[in-house]
Amino acid sequence: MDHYFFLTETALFQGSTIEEIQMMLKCLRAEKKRFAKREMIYHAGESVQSMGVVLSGSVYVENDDLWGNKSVLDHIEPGAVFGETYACVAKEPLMVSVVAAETTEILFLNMNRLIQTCSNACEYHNRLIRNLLMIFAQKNLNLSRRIFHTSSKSIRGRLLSYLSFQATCQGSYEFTIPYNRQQLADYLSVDRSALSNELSKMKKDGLLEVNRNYFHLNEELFKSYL
Amino acid sequence: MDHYFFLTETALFQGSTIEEIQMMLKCLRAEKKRFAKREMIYHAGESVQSMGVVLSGSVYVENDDLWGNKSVLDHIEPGAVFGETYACVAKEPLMVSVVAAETTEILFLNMNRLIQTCSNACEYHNRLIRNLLMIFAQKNLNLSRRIFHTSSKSIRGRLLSYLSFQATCQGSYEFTIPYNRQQLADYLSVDRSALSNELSKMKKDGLLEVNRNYFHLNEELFKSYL
DNA sequence: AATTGTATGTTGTTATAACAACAAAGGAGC
DNA sequence: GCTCCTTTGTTGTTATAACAACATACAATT
Repeated sequence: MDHYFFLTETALFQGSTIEEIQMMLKCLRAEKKRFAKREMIYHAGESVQSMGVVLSGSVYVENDDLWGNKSVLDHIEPGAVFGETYACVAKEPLMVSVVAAETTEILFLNMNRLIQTCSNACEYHNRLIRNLLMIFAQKNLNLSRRIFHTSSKSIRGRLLSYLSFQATCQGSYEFTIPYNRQQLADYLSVDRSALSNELSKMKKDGLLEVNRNYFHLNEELFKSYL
Repeated sequence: MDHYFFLTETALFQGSTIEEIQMMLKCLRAEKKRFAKREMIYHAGESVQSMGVVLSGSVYVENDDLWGNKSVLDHIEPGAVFGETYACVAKEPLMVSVVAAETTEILFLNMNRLIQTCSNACEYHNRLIRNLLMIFAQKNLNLSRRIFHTSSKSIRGRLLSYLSFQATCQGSYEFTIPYNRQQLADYLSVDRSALSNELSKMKKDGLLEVNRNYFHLNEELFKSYL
């Protein structure tokens, strides 16, 4: 395991030294596993006791809905975690599946071990829990934000909400978004072609310029929508 | 402050004795405040450092959207908390407002004090943080679930998703839900009258019986939708 | 440069949700 | 019982999103 340095830079382990992390992982009896592309890591419906830390590669969190449609809910990159919620509420069956997007190494941490301060009362443990708390808060915020952006009933409303947030967030009316059309459509829960269409209309109305994932909002007009 | 016993039964303080809670509150320099009905507790746009515990009364978490529509996102009852996410990510301005639904007493806990293990290294503190972690996990799950139930593009799809979850959850095809029509419509992000209408159609199709917030699903037909 | 595949934009049709306005039912208080 | 108020259901109209099918643009590979 030569991932210790890498881990010092993750949200979960930040603030700990390599030595501390080594101790913690031993104490938590962390397990590393490797997955091939498309391999299922967690199946919707099962329940889990461990959270995963992506060491290399990446995974999709996806929702295989009742009618066979798949939609990607999240893409977890190295250093980030998944399954933390379900590992905390262990009785709860997963609503989503986790699949390796490519060849991927995952570090599994048992949540029970993580949550209860260990018998040897290692101090680092508490930092870990506090870090986890911040990760939860951040995920929470992201979920709330998505609900917020999808609460308007029109596609334009959703776009206005999402795009003005991006502008605020990135501190400029010119920015790129981390989604392609299909992903943006999924995020906003709308049809892709309808989304493209609405963007065209907004262009015609002079609200914005678009090229692929690059956007340039018309400050004046956007503000008039407040 | 005669709320100590009450607090032993809350998700946040459970597992602690009255004496421990007294010590913690002192250590955290908790502050109690009283609000009149309709009084604003947190304003959308501001940022906060404290989370609130509802001691008595109750509060609404609401979303005053850009066009003046209000919609209730959550109703927090005694023992439950609000603002924990924003208090953790202190730089983040609130997307929502919190308003007293009636005469309400709130206990405010400063998140910084809560998160850093205090200098006198009180043991109870760690339990508090672990409890908070579970609260976060639960909120997370609720948010995910709502996203899940609103991901279908038809009203019927959303209802099927929500109602089958309720049935599973309550362990019966007969159950009541904690929302009236308007609240359910808000939760599913659809128009109330359209929702009523769709429920009628589902009745005609023999999918269910409804009366106000009481539902009886037709097991056979519901399953065929899987 | 040619080829294949994927992403995006466009259009027309259809389904359906929003909206508005009203009717009916339920509940609280007198 | 009656009045007032809130909640729920109904209907018809309109707006709009989904859908399907195709065209175009872009990217990667050979």
